Amino acid sequence: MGITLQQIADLAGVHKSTVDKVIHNRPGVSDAKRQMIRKLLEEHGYESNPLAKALNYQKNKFTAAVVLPSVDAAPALKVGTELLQQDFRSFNIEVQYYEPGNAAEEAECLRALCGQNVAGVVVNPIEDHAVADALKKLSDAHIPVITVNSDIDESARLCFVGQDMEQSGKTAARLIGLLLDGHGEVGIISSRAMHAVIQRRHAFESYLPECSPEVRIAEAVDIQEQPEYAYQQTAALLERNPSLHALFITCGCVPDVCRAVRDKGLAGKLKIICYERYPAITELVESGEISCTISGELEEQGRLAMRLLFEYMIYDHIPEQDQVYTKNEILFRENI
Amino acid sequence: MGITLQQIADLAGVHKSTVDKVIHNRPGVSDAKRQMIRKLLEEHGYESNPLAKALNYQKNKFTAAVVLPSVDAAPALKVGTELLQQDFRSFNIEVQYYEPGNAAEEAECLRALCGQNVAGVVVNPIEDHAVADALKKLSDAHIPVITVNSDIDESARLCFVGQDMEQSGKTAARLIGLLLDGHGEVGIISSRAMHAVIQRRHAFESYLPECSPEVRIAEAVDIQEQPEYAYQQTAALLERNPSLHALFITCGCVPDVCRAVRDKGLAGKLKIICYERYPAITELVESGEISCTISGELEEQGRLAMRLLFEYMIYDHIPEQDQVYTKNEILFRENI
DNA sequence: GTGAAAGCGCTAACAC
DNA sequence: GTGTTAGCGCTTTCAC
Repeated sequence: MGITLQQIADLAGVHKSTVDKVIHNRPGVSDAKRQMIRKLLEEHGYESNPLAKALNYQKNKFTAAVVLPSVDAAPALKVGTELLQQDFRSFNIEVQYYEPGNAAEEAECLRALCGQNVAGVVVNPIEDHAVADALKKLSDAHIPVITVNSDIDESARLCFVGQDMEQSGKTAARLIGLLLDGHGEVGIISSRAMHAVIQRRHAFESYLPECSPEVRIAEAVDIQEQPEYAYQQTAALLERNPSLHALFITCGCVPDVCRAVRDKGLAGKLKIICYERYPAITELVESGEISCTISGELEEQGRLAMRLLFEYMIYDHIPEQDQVYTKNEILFRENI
Repeated sequence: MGITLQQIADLAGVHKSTVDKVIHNRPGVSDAKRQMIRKLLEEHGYESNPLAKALNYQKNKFTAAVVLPSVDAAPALKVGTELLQQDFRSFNIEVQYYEPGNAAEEAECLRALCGQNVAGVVVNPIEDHAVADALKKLSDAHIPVITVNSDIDESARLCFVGQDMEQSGKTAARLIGLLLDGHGEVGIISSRAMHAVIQRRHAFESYLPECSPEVRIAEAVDIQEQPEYAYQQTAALLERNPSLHALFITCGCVPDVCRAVRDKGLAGKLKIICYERYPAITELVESGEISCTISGELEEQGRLAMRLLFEYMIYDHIPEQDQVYTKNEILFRENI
């Protein structure tokens, strides 16, 4: 164990409460003593004992906020954060959950947190200017922020936890090659709504020729993350390209795309690769309509993000990396 | 927060130290009071506050032992346990690591732990009678044991953390089917040394016909987990079966098997699937000699095992499941 | 057999 | 400005 507050006080010849004030930058200490105590703390590498601190904080509270807009990823992310809370339950940190419905609500929610006495925030930010602004406000208020699943503005957060899009696109290319035994035509279902999806698609397109030179991209359509539109665009794509062997879905609306495939009588014949592991997707993998899905480990993302925040809150531990990637897990029906 | 020891004492009209004695089954309390206090504790669902307890234990110690025999899996398992220790570092539990070289040493090591004042053990047990005996001794001494990576005797441990062998075998069958585009001949490199490996192979063999009926198993050889023997057996297998398309390695000695393949001029031509993710295997996947490996997430296993033990030591929390499985992760060079 | 008291390291309210 | 005091919940020692 390191040096204690009491020991520092003894060395300085003052009372421990004086040292406490210095540590917390509270008034009520002469400048001379303050200087001297600061030096001692520095020299001896004083670190507060989180146990003692937490024991104390049991009457007061220590709260964190988790902001997860209601998109597909929200439930899994939430589960992850809850799992980690278990490990730190002794420190009885209260965690407030918020589930804004859209970008405006999310920005509003984040702005509101500036006022409340919150010790830190985990947020899955929607890519929007208002949200970015609100994040900047939080960091101005010295409230630490961890972004999860999607990122927004590097300066306004402590760390980002998410998927490596480059890797996720390449992995898809490898799998398409395998599923088609190295040759055939693939259609891409994509969307331009999110930066991450664009990155992923780009990685796929640039790696495919290297990985499977005889697989040809027939066509790519943009579904704008709209369920009905996704259905129509997929149906149209299938009509225009009757010789397609596979579909690569880079974005959401997977069930709608699959419905279109089914309605064209191609379920199980067309190989489909998609992302994530929402319950609806799991079902489609198990039924064989989707060959395989690449999961970004959302639970793990939630867990890591929550951990980084707690580490900061409890131990003043600043994340070593600016961004942390989770694995790209390949799931077939056999190992889903 | 739940009810405190002091509150129970007040209710019982006794001093808190008396309650403490009852809780820890120490002598020095009349039977009448003991009964009464026990009832109160029960009724109010008293749970000790781990924070206060730990704060106290800072001068004394609280130690756990991790016993990882020096097999390939050891380093990754160790890393996992260390990661989890980070999360619980506040409770400053001392963890002693032991690395026995063989079954006899492991048994000896476990027996020795019975005497030392150890609060719990995480162990990767070698399948051996002496080890099983030693584990039974530990559980007789009321020392909780978590087995990790391989299991041994259900009665003598709190929980087992490891891979789902059924799933790992089936996943391999699926991948072989994909790699061979549904038809061809596969050779099996296996070993009868471990129960788990046999299970895995069996799952593969019984699922393959269902999954890829046109893939034929040409031959299976037993390499007895001996590097040199593995090389020879593989070479012989390749000579006897010149038409082989793939190799399925169910066990260890992967680098030696690959060396034999390389020496026959088949590196990269023969598709190879194996297990785990040791550095040597990672290299072979990256170089393209191994098509893909199925990882049992050894780090995660170590982490989970350590967590289950700490949960028990700190919170008296008994694992809900008798065995916990980690994922079977599919790794190609793109996502390794 | 029972209770009183001190102490783990830190925080907060209140005297001086 | 500075020090005193009490208290978070539990363990341990020692006196009665």
